[in-house]
Amino acid sequence: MAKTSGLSIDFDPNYFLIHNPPVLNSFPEDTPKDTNKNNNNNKTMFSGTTTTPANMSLPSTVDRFPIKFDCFYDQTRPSFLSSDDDKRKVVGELDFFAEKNDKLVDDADSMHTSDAGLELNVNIGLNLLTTNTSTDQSTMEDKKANNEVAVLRAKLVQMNAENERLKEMLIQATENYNSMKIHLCSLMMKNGGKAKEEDEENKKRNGGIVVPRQFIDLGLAVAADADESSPSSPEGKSQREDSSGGDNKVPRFDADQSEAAMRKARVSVRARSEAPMITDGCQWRKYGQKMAKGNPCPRAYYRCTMATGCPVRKQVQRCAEDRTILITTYEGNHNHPLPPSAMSMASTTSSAARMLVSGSTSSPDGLMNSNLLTTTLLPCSSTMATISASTPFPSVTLDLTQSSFSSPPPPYNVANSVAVTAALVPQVFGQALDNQSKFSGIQMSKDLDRMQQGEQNSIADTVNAATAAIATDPSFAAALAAAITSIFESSQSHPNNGHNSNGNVTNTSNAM
DNA sequence: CGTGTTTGACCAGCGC
DNA sequence: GCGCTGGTCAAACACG
Repeated sequence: MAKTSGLSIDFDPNYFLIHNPPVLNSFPEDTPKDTNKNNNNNKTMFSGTTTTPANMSLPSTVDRFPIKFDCFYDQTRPSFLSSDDDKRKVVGELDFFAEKNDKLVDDADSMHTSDAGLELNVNIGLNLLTTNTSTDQSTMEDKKANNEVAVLRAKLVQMNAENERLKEMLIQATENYNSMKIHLCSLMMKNGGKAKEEDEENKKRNGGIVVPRQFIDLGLAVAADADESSPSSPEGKSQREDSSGGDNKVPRFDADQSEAAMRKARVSVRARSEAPMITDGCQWRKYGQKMAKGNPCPRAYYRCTMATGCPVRKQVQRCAEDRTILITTYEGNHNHPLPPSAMSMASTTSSAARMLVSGSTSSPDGLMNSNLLTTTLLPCSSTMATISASTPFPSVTLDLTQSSFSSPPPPYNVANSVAVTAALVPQVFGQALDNQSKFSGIQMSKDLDRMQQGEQNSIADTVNAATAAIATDPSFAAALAAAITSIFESSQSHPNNGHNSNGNVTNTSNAM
């Protein structure tokens, strides 16, 4: 595994929308400077399957300028590997934005470095030409080359200016994020005791369909206590433990607690599938099955068997309200390498868990960051899924059961570009699902119905907040990177749905 | 025979 | 203390 997995996002939404390019490069094998290579690696995003220009990271015009959302945690290790380093990095989440600024500066420096390399290449070409031509021709070639160099310099100047402009955008997004964060804090303080009533409203709003409140917000844990007995909830016990804390304070953890929380962090994936179990590339051994209270569908318990002693376990259960929805809950971090097909899901879930853990352990700000992200990423939805935390064992839910989001919502800006990109995420799981499985959209959202003013927020504010959240939340970038990676990996290595290259499908599909 | 599944028993945490 | 529930264990069983 390479040491970096930078996530490059084309910042021009018009280009994104019109040309529909694969704007993300999240392949761990590709360093940021290698993104303009036409890599022949099988895991390469664009190799041989798209007409997209290969030099995605080297903009042909100043309108297209890549932004790299490098993950803030240790990229030298798979995100699903448990290590003290990982946790230590997680604790420092709040420093990420400052680091991001540094990263931008670094990128600018690297740009200059590459500039020097570009000049060097040009000079080399001149030497080769002048040795084989006459003096007049050499002069002409020199002039041409000088013109090219001048053009290149002009482009570089423009790119640097664009870089500065984007840095200013980033600063502005940070400010927007901070303001939204404060706003959300105040809202959560106000509405903490109204969760149940809003659950009813939520139910009405969804046409009578109860959206399970499986994961209770940290700040609202007490208020939501009465609702947490969701029949389909795989977190019932944890939530009972959570709610036993008793007060309405936002919990804070030290480093040890964050490590424990990370080990216990859970990521729940809700996917609409007829298959008995989603295929995530791992090998699982069933070790138990229980009838959960209030759910006629049994809950199956699996543990990872790809390595002896791997602590990762998962629970699979169908939703009581909608049995076509498969709820898979992952817990723990793999202690072994995973195949690429498994890497996608593992990275996504691990990153999602890390996002939550970082939010719940570093500070309330971090939690707000996560919630804000999921709230604002898709402003058109409010009840499709839940991403929230329950201490001390946080949980994340990725809801893949919705099928809307077929077109990007206006206005067209960075946040929507990323949102549209996030809409591709279901392909990650869709290709991992059985052929019978049917869903066409992903919407990660936050159960923010208890935010009474949530629907009153303007789209512009929401999008601004989303921009800030996306720009400042490296864990989401990691999750997004993993998801996007899996899309293209799956498209290349799994031309047929539900069939990966390492033959794990049979094992996992039959493991139910 | 090896591997994985099934299923009843067991244990721990929690609420009453 | 007792009962309930979730989670795990392990013997029995199935399958290739």
